[in-house]
Amino acid sequence: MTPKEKIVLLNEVLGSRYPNPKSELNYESPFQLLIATILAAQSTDKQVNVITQELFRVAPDALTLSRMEPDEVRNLVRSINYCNNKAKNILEVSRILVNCYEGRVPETREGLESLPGVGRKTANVVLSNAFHQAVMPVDTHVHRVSNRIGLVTTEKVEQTETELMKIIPEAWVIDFHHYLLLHGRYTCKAKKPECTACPLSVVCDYAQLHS
DNA sequence: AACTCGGGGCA
DNA sequence: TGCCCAGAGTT
Repeated sequence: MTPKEKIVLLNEVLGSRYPNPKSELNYESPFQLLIATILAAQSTDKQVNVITQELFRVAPDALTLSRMEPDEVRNLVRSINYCNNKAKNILEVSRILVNCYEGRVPETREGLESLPGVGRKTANVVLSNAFHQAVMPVDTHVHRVSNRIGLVTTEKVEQTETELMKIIPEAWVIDFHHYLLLHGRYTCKAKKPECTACPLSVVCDYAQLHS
């Protein structure tokens, strides 16, 4: 089975397994998506959801956030991983948006990755979800799952991104990001993958070796 | 490429 | 207790 044929199969199987592929991150604007994604790094989605709900109630836009006191921001995000760095980063990001981008989120990779706390993965999340650009966010889950089921064969995350873009139709990249992410989080786990409960095991070489 | 950051939650 | 976790930045 070729990678492109696997994509079609995954779209059916994972689509029914994860029927609501939209991000569980709570956002109503590119700004809120950007901030929520910065906060999400190396943290659980539950932590982020709790925090963003209160954070965006207090500061729904860049201008409001930029005018908050550092201690106030720190207090709002104190229960998340790397809270001190992230509090500093999102406050600085909001000030940059206000001062350099008229309060808007930049729509280019260079603009996004120049923001503190924004790397390639976060930039790709914003570019694909908010600005509908055909880029694939690749995190550890997407990277691991893609390798195990044979969509790609590379140790390098950035190469996984380019290889996935070759075989995933542009209109599917956002859904597939969530399919592969959720599958890696709940089933195709790093430590104890549940291959016996995995609907992809029949086409997965990794599952044949680990079940 | 290797290392640091960082703390709550859960087995 | 131990071990991770929707990565990013620095050396």
